[in-house]
Amino acid sequence: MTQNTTPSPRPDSSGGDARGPQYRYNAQLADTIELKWQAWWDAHNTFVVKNPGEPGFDASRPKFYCLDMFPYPSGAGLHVGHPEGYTATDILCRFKRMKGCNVLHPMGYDAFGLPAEQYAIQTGVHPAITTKKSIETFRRQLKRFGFCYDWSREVATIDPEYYKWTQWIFLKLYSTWYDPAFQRRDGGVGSGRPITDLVGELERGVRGIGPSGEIVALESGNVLSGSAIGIRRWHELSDRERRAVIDDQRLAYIGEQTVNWCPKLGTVLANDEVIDGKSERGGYPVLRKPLRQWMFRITAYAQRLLDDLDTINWPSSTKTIQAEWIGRSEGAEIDFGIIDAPKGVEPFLRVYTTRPDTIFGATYMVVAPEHPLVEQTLRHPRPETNITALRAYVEQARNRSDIERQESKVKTGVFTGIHALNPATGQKIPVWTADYVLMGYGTGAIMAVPAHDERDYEFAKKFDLPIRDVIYPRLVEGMRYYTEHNRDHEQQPESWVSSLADFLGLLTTRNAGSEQFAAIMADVLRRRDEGESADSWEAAIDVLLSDAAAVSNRRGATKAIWLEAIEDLGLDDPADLRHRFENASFYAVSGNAYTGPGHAVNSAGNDVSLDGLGVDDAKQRITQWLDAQGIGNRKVNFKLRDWTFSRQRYWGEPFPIVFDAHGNHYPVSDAALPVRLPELSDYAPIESEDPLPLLGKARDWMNTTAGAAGVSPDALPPSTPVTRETNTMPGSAGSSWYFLRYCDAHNSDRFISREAESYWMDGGVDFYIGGSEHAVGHLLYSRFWHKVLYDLGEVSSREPFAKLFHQGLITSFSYQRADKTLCPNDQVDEVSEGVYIERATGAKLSPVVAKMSKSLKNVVNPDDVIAEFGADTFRLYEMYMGPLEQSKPWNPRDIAGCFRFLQRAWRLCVDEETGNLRATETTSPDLEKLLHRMIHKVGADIERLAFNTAIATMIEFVNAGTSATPTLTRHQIGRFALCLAPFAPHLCEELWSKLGHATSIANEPWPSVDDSLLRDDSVELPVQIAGKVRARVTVAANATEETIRAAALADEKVIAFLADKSVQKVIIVPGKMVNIVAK
RNA sequence: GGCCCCGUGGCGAAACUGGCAGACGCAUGGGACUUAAAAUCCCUUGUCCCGCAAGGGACGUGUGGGUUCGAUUCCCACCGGGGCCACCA
Repeated sequence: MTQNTTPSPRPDSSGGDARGPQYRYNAQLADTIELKWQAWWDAHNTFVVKNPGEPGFDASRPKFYCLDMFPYPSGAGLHVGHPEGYTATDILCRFKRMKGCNVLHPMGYDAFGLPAEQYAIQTGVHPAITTKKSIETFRRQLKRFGFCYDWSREVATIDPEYYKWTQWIFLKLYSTWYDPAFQRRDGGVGSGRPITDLVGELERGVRGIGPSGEIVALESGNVLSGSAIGIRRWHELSDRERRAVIDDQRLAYIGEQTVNWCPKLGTVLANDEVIDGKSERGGYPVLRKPLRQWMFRITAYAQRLLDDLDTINWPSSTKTIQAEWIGRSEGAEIDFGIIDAPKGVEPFLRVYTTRPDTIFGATYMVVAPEHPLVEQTLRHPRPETNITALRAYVEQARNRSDIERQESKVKTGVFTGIHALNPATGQKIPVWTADYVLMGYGTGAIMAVPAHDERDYEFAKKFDLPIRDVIYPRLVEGMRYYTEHNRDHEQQPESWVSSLADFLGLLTTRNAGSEQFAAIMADVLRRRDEGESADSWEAAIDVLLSDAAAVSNRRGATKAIWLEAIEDLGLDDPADLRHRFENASFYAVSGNAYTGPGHAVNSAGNDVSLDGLGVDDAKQRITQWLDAQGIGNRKVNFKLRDWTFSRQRYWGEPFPIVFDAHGNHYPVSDAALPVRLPELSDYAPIESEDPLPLLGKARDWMNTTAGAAGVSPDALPPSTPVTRETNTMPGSAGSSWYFLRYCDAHNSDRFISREAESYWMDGGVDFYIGGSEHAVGHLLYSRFWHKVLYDLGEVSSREPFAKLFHQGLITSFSYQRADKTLCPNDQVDEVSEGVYIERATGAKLSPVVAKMSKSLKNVVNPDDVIAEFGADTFRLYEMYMGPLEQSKPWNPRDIAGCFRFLQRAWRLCVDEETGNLRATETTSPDLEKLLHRMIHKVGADIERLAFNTAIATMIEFVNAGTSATPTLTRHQIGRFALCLAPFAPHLCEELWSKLGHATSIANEPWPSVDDSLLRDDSVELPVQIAGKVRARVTVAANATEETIRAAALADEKVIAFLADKSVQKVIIVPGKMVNIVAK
């Protein structure tokens, strides 16, 4: 064990002690037993599971597909976090096998990726070599834990026989388009379809191409009228145009998009690989850069990825994270006319907004610096354009990294010199550019409504743009909004405001005071009706809020309280006052944008008026109007962006794509897969401002012919010179489908056979466990690929993972100095019980929980723990630490407790001197009863993944068995071993064989439980008097309420307690308790 | 800043649907065995108070309120810790 990982010296109960009886359960014995059974399992293929159609497959059993997130094999080997999830699934799988399931429990390695490449660069050893070595280490360690994986199904993403199919799936996506109107086989609308279908439909004239390249459906009799409104047909297009149309529809496409570019790593990164503007690996700065990259059209699946979250059993937090990442919002797209548009620019500017109801408040517009309008304006400036400033701003915005953007959220921007027309007000409004508007979302342009959007408000204040209020909240709405936002305020209270403060006091104390309230309300309403200025209203509200602390415990209930207070008045006509009160409105403007609910004001134009409508109604009305004018429509938008799939590095899957001299791309035919990763001796990244894929260094590989690359001769003549795609796929490629490959790991004809798929993947993976850090990466990408494969009929389930679970992080102890910095554990001394000092300074330190890290020297190496206690103890400890989903600190002191438990369990069953079984002929009924209860509870606890309490139950049983005479019979030892076997499989195999069995305990059925032994004949019920337990009565388990009542009231202590009281009520919960209410 | 999760002994925790708070383990103190130590086994241990003792009482699940016969559990607010997102119009 690593030194000083514990708050105190190592326990003396170390398993390494070889003294004592010859057959005592110690580290040596554990080691012997464990290695023996691991070899036995391997030799007997104990955990190899058959596929449908194979000899020995039992179709009558239900299937259980249990999946661990496969590890990324690093040079450091397993850390203690890996076996936590792996042990949990191992227990579950062993249990399910005993319960009669066909269990698929596979393991593999996610071995392509940046860390391996960087490690190789550091060490100068080729990543293929270091990765293979890491895999061997991982495999050896995993086997040493005795996990019941079916090793015959092991896969590694770097194996050409594996990535052949990764490339094949890529080509599937490449040759698929999304038809949003297609009826799916699951009844939904919208589906991925083979791109050949699209070509066929275009050729037949069922579809045409719209003005901006979009695919449109043409009714058969309507073809001519279609062409009349700018729709072109397939036969009208040149080959080049046809190719462009088709390439535009592919789910895998080359897109010119703003991507995350990391110069230091020399590659682009996906959105989930960028954390706080820095690369997830290495923490290097990431820039936004428009680049031509392979992209996946995951956005086509956004709605389905969102909707189907409802159909899967995942942690709700993970579902929420995915839903927020997908980021659906409803709003409208609106075209604003551009006045005197520059050449080459459409005469309108399209914006997206979720608040079309505020259009009358749109006093200016903003476009992203990357917006085409800006570029055109620089080329053809208007008189008011300040070219120098505009150009400088665009330059600066481009070079600003994400971190810089995030660090200073101060609004910046420049007027473009362009003006647009607000279609609702008919007013001329300026168009600005600013980097708070993002090109990647919506249309890259907004209508700015400073009165009702915080960002627009900030911008308008800074650049002195007009602010127009168009939403007033009703008094109640406003109160709630302001209370919740707890605004700052500066105004001095007006004279009459003190009456409102009184009102506040009234609300707080809730003492009637109806006359006072009525007077206040009348005063308030009079002032409103007499047209008091907005300022006085506002100030009143602000004062109210300044006393918000007094009503802090009523926050959120504000409206209810106000209304209740009105009801309490007992006025002649409270309904009228209440009505007036609710419908009073006030101005919101006070150093802030008002984004809460309310109704439209100042919103009447020549053609349309929204005045008086609530926000929702106003949205509907204005959208209808815009639609009728032909300048707007309802629109749903998503935050989700298409998935950047190219990486400019070496250690990844090559794309099965080549380019001809014109830059057209062609797929490598299936028969020519895999496209093997070429050997490279120099794979250091090229640090640059522009992407330079490393595979470009493999000249002979890159430059080839269509025939040699395996492009279909129908697409290109074999002798055509082509260059291969030199980007590689990201790490998430191989992990997006590995769970499918396990089902049929050695199939060379298909990525998975249909039989294996429909059996194992029926309803998806039954149980999937892994860390929550993959919530928006792997777990979203896998769902996307799976849905595409589903649409194409390649898989039968809509979702890959039916049930998902996240294990908690295993942390460690570290030591904190007075200044809150952490002191590495190897520089800490424990001078007395619980007192720690830093060796160098002698300063006191306090123990704290911290993440395991090399620098803190608090990393625990699983190999050391196994050497000291054995794998069974290790497994047991990690499961006993606490709830699986919780993060919990590793405390070596506690391991001894689990070790001692196994030792006692062993001693209970085996004579430590002779090694023989020490079963008794008879046993006590109590022990038998306890055994049944244990079996029942352990089974139930495994099902609900409460391994810690299952273990506690077994400890209780062993403790009871140890102190009982006679102890356990052979039959009881057998059933106890069966129960413990999922947790400590090696020890239990040994017990099982000592009982005379020649077969593995792993294939035995789970012991049965006699339900009658789970119930007691009589129960002891606590008797509470006024909520405190004062006595206990013992009654028959099936006693009626009357019997229980009589027994409770007859109890001596109860009588004594009730001596000077009278019984008001007796509450009886049969089997639970009695509560006597007395005065 | 927004959203989500979590706060129970000296420590890890248990209490599954609102019904005996602290199972089980660690650590602690005491004892048995031993020449001694280790290992092992037994007992003790939420806090405070009364009692020589047996025993008894009060308080107690981050804080303050609420609902209920009854709250670790449900509701509201606050405090503390962790996670995710963060100019998405």
